[in-house]
Amino acid sequence: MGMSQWIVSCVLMISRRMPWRWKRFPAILVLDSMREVEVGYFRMQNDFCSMGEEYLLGVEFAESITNLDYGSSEGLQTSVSDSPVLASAAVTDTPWKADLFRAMEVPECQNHQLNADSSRFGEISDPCHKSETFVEEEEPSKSPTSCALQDMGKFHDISSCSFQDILDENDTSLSPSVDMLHSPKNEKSSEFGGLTGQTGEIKRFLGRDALVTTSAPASHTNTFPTPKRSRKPTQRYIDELADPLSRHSKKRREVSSSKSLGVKDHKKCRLGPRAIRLPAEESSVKAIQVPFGSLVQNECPESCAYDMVRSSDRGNLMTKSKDSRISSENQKKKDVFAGAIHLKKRDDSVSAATQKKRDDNVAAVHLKKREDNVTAVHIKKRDDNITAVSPKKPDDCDATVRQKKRDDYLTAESSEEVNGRRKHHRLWTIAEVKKLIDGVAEYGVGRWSRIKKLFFSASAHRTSVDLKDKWRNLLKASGIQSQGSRQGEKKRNMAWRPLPKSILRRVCELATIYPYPKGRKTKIAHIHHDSPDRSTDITLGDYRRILRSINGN
DNA sequence: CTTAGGG
DNA sequence: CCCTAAG
Repeated sequence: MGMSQWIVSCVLMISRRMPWRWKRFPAILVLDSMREVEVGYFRMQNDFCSMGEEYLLGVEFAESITNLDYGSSEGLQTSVSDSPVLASAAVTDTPWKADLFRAMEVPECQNHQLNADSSRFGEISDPCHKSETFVEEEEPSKSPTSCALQDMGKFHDISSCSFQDILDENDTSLSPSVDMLHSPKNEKSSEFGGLTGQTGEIKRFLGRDALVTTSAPASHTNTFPTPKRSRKPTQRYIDELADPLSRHSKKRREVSSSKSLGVKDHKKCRLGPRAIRLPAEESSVKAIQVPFGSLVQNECPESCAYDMVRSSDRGNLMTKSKDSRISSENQKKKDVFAGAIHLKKRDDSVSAATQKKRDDNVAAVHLKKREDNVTAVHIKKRDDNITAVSPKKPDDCDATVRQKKRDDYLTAESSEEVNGRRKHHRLWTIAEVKKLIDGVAEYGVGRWSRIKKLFFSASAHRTSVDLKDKWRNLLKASGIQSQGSRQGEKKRNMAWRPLPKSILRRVCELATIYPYPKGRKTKIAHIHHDSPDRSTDITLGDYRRILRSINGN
């Protein structure tokens, strides 16, 4: 409770007192703060399901912050005042808040380091009024703040500086609040399994600062396990933060428009490595592992061994979908980074089986046409924010709510994609197999495009090549293929036992009628004349179907 | 573009 | 499933 309000107050204060700082105030920090706001707010709720509107309000706030032009502090204030949550925060009178506002009334003060810092960014360095309250901080070598600064020297991320600014302003009066902020954050960090690097990093700053500056232990501080400090972000993550593009831009999978939309020159659309500084908020969003506890797994035999990979896939999917809603330019930029994060996360997911991992990497590097279908799907940005920002450990109802909401915006295809498929792999349903068999019965083998058009028009995926491949697999599965060593084939057949007998049988029948590789044209006429002999081999229904196909053609 | 076949 | 060669 204190945390969200504290953040809000900080934002307010920044916007009022240091509007210029938004220029160099990394968006990542803003969004992270927003996430904290949300997280803090979540904790206030007893029933996670009942948050409904307020939940959205929080997100809207985050959105408005995100959309905020960095130079504008006005929009921020507007959004702040518009949000009931925040308004309540402003009205509620709590001791810590009093401290906060007292701190805000103190004339702005910065030490020399920060001044140098701001001038380094070519900004207008605001006049440094020194308050007697902060005189002691003048001494750089001894002041706790400078200690913290030195400590953070290894983080070149400017967010550290900016955040430090906030802390500087409040650090005496805000210490208790910082402590409050500190502990829950640690909790959250462990929940995220250390994957939320960005948050963790800032968290570290807070924790460090709190440790250094907090001389007067507040009573409630003891209720939280302070020693449980958040995990140090990996060097790799830090590197990626410093240069998110150079490392992964080449690996990144390009996102182009859907193949079904008629874009066929996707290979020419490959984006070169772009040296564009990405909006940092994207990183914070994408760095979060998105849990989906209650997703229905229709026909996904793959077990939880790949849950990590899949969930990261989902995250990527969602962010991409969200991006598709923004301007294409932005989309490209952000997608670059999405790919980067995606790759990183996958690399970190040690639990994935090696084979699958390899597939994923390969898939991520290549441009897959089919995947582009997903990109065309539009999702409400708000939904994405909710999903990506919401804390881990979603209750079942929480996930259900989100799933429901997303279903409103996802097409059947992509929702199926989310839960049933790994990467560009869509499992063949029994119904599809039946349709395929019917199609083959109708048109024979080889006319896959026609079969696709007539039997699979509903499903945009399943190209004619897919049909052919599936038929080939069916033949293999039904053991018709013969020719090879029977023993080996039999053994291999055991792998895909789940195929229904009826389907297997029909495949066998059709295979005898239409030998896959070639040469069935003559057979058809042949069958027609020799049907009495053949009828012993095939069922009546098959025979009728064959006749029908013949007549139809 | 479609088909066939290999990976 | 993906890619590519061939018609």
